[in-house]
Amino acid sequence: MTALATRQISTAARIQGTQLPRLRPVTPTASTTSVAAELEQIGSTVRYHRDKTIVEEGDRLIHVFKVTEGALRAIRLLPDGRRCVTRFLLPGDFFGFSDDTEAPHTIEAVSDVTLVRYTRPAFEALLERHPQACRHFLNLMCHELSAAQERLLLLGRKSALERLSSFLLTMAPKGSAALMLPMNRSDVADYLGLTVETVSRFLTQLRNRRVIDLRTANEIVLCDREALRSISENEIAASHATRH
Amino acid sequence: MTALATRQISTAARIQGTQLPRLRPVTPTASTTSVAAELEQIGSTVRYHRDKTIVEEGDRLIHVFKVTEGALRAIRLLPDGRRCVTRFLLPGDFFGFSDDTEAPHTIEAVSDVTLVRYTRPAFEALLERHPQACRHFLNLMCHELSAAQERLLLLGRKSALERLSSFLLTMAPKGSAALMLPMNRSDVADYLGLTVETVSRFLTQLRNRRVIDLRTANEIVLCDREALRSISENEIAASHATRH
DNA sequence: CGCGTGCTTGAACATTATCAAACAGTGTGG
DNA sequence: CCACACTGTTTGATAATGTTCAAGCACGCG
Repeated sequence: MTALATRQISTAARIQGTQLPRLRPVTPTASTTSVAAELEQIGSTVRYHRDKTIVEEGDRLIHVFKVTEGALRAIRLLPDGRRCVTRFLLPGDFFGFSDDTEAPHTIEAVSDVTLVRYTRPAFEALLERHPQACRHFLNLMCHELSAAQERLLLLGRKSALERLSSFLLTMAPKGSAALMLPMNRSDVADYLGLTVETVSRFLTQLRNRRVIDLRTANEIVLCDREALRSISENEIAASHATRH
Repeated sequence: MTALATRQISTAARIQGTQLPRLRPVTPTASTTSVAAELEQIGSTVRYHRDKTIVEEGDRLIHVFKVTEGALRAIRLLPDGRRCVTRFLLPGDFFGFSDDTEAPHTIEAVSDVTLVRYTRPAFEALLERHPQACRHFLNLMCHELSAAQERLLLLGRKSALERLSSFLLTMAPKGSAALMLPMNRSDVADYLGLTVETVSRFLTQLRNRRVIDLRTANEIVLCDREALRSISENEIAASHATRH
């Protein structure tokens, strides 16, 4: 099992937008590069503008995409219009891959984006031909599932302030303190199961507590990362609870 | 893409607890049965009693399991003790498979359970040897991810009543009106991001509205499935909203 | 029969949503 | 270059939803 990438490594790889899929080193390196080369060959680069809908919920899934530049949102709607941002897609992320033939959510461009597009038959054929590629995507899916489950905890049991703190931490590339959010408050709210007003209120609260700084609405500086982490799991209350 | 199982089919397969993985018909049937036979060979049957912890969060993942009988819960905790039931595991479901080497959540037996246990090296080797098996689990993970994302919508945007209605519908095997919940109110509450009191209150509300009947606390009859479905998405309000 | 556990019910309270208004930043046209 | 409008964000007052705390109930078991 040591061959499997750890969560940290995978996340880092995604954020840096690596071109090569991280395959298990068990198989010879030559074959992994051949997969990458083949992926490149069957894919075509496409560009979309901000707010463009790339896939509509219920659409027949024709393509698999990989994000190269920009950010997208996967959204689901209830009949009365309530909206949920299932996930944000950043460089390195794939979408359009599913066991179903119909798109489970709408995909929209948050900013101008460039994607690599693969036709599903070609993509499927690649998986068929290269077991390591299949294994790689299996790992990707595991990682994705893990992220979704983390968010179940967030949505099910965290307060607004905790959700926001967690969100800022996961969005901030490790190391750098500054953070440019590509999405607006409405997207953040629907991602965290809150309203825009609540998001705004608690952001200003964090600012007043000197934990973050808002240079512009979307440019956030994490002044005290450790405080954020502590707030994101309500550690003050937890320490009281464990004292007896 | 027609070769991929639809969501409906996969769910049905899981509920019936099929032994054979559903593989893409693209590969010869002979080889699929050989995979199933091999899975059987490397697995050993184990039994646990109600409330037994099978995997602890943070443990090194040594085994992959498949549920044969009974129900389990996957739970995650916050430092102050708040609990979230990430998912319930029913016959046919797998767990213990991850891209990480450490368990992302604790797994506990909701009822007495029987599992098939595979060592991870053996399981990995099988994936290595049989590309179709890998492809099959990739589909499984897709399906799982899809279910998790459905729950993100539920936790992020649905009211208590809607959550409960959705829950009852997904727990009820299609066709049969009666439903025996293996888990208690506390598990349901942590699964739906509510408190036991709220779960109880809205169950009685549904009973008073003659939508369900509570024979015992855990034996629920869905009297009006259509009403439940409508309540689960707040269709009354939605129809008003679309009128203008 | 009495105890224990889990479920239900009630009343007060907390958190977040809703509604409404002010504000800031950006682009447009005079 | 400034006034204006437009959109997205912030702030405030009020209301709704679900939680918390507390008590009563029901079922199973010694």
